[in-house]
Amino acid sequence: MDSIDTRILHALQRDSSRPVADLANELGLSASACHRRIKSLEASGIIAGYSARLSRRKMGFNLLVFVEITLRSQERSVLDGFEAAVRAAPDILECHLTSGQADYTLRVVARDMDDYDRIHRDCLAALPDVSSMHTTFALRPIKFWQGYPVR
Amino acid sequence: MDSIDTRILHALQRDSSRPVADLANELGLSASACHRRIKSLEASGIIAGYSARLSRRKMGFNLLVFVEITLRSQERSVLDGFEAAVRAAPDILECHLTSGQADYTLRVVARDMDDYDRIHRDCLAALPDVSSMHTTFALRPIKFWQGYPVR
DNA sequence: AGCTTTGCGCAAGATTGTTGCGCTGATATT
DNA sequence: AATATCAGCGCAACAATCTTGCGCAAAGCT
Repeated sequence: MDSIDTRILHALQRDSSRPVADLANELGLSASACHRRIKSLEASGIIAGYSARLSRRKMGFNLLVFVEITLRSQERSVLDGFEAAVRAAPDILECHLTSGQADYTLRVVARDMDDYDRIHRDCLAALPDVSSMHTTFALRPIKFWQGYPVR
Repeated sequence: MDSIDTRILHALQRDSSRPVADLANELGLSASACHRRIKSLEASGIIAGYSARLSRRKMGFNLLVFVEITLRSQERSVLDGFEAAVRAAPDILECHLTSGQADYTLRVVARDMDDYDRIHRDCLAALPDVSSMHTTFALRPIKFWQGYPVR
């Protein structure tokens, strides 16, 4: 992991669709050398995969919501049951066990308030052993996810 | 945007590196038809781009932190100044203006507690007009981001 | 029915990814 | 100091994939 690898990671996080030769010559490297470095980063697992980034707005998801959930108990079986339900719910995009007041922090998107109401009723309120729920709406994106820092 | 487009989006969010021909024949389509659909989704902006997904752990970022920040005032100039500072800070991965107690919610990663201490001092505490800060650590990932739902 | 539009598959050609080979420079070994 | 070993590079050929023009067929419209 030298400074060239770093620059490769930086570039590929931003745009993985451009030809290796392009990237290579931006780095003052031959295409084959660059290609082999990329393959090696993939093999090591640092590059976990490649994805298409979709536009949330163009997809019609106008609402981004963070939901904090506290459970009724901390028994292992309760946590396991809750987590399994979360993983099975397609409307829950992301979930972390967290420190602080709440137990879990979730990320959810919805088309509009009606849609969020549906998700709230059918998905969130259906999760097992929830004691309390705290909802935060994202009003405006200030800075979008653009990958991890790679100095 | 029919059901074929939907399945294309679903597949490309998971893995955008496989040959179009593969995907095409999974969908019972010719490679050229599939290719043209993809290009059209790109042109419409629904597909915003392609990225490499990096492994947070393999990158050495053992800490994932959510930070809620409240500002001293709601004057336009204060908000603007704060937001500009956030955008300029490489350690802040994501930031949203949010409803609720706090004004902003940030996402940050760090290598370890020492590193987080550095970020806290040099980056977060250096943001202008912060009145209060509330930190939440992610203890364990329950569900990872895997793209938007595309029924 | 006739016309237009849309989306398809086929196939050729252009682009990009992939790999064997030999070279060089750095480091280790005697 | 001389030699051996190794990692990483560029070149060039080859393979895989992308891209596009063309003709066809089904669906919508007048």
